Amino acid sequence: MEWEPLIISQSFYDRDPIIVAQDLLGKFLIRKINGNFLVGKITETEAYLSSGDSAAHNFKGKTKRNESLYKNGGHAYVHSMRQYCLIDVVTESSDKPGSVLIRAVDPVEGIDMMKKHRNEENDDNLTNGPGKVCAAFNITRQLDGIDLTDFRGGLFISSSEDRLPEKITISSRIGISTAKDMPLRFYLSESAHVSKKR
DNA sequence: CACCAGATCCTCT
DNA sequence: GAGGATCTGGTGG
Repeated sequence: MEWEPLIISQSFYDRDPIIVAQDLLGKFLIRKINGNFLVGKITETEAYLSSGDSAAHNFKGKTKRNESLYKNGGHAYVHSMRQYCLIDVVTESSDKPGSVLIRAVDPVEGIDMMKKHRNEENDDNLTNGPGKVCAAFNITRQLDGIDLTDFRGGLFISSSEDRLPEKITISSRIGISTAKDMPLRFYLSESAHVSKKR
C-alpha cells in the first residue's frame, strides 16, 4: 500500500452497535494475502443488537457457530450463509454480543484480485453485498474470531486521515424474516457500491 | 440421522 | 420481483 494504515483500536468497537455501524462507514477493510493488500471502503452496514433482537445470531444464546460474537469488541464473526460467507465486526464487551454486518464496500486497492476471486469483471457488481465482499476478499470461516485490531493478522480495519463527511441513509435491514422494521441499516447515500438503495 | 431454516446471489420474467 | 441453487449448523428423534 502506498499509504500508512491507521489501525482502529478496541475502544472504537466497545460501543453500541448502532453507533459503531455508522462510524464504520468510510473506514477501510484491509485483507493481506501473501504480501498483497485488498482494500475496500466500507459503504454499507447493519447493526445487530446484543439483546432482544430476534434477527441477531445471539438471540437464542451461544452456540459453537456464533461463539465469536461473545468475544470482546474488534474481533470478527465470520459465518456461512448458503454458499457464501458473511462477516460481522463484534462490538461491545464479551457479555454483550452485539455486532455489525459489513454489507458492502467501495473497491479501492487490489481490484484485479477481487475480480478473480469473484469471477466478475464489472466493478459495480464486485463488492455490493455481504456475500460478495467476503468472496472478493477471500474471507472464509478460517478467519472467524480473528482480531481486527491487530495489523499483523490477515484482516484488519483502518481509518483515513482526512475524510470529508458523507451523507448517510438509514433504512430497515435486508434479508431477514423477523425484526424487519427496525432502522438498523446504514449506507453512504452517494456510493455506487451498495446492495440496494432505499 | 433427518429435517429445516436461513443476515445470499444469480437468472430469468 | 420471483424462484431456484446449494450449504451448514441447530434441533429433535
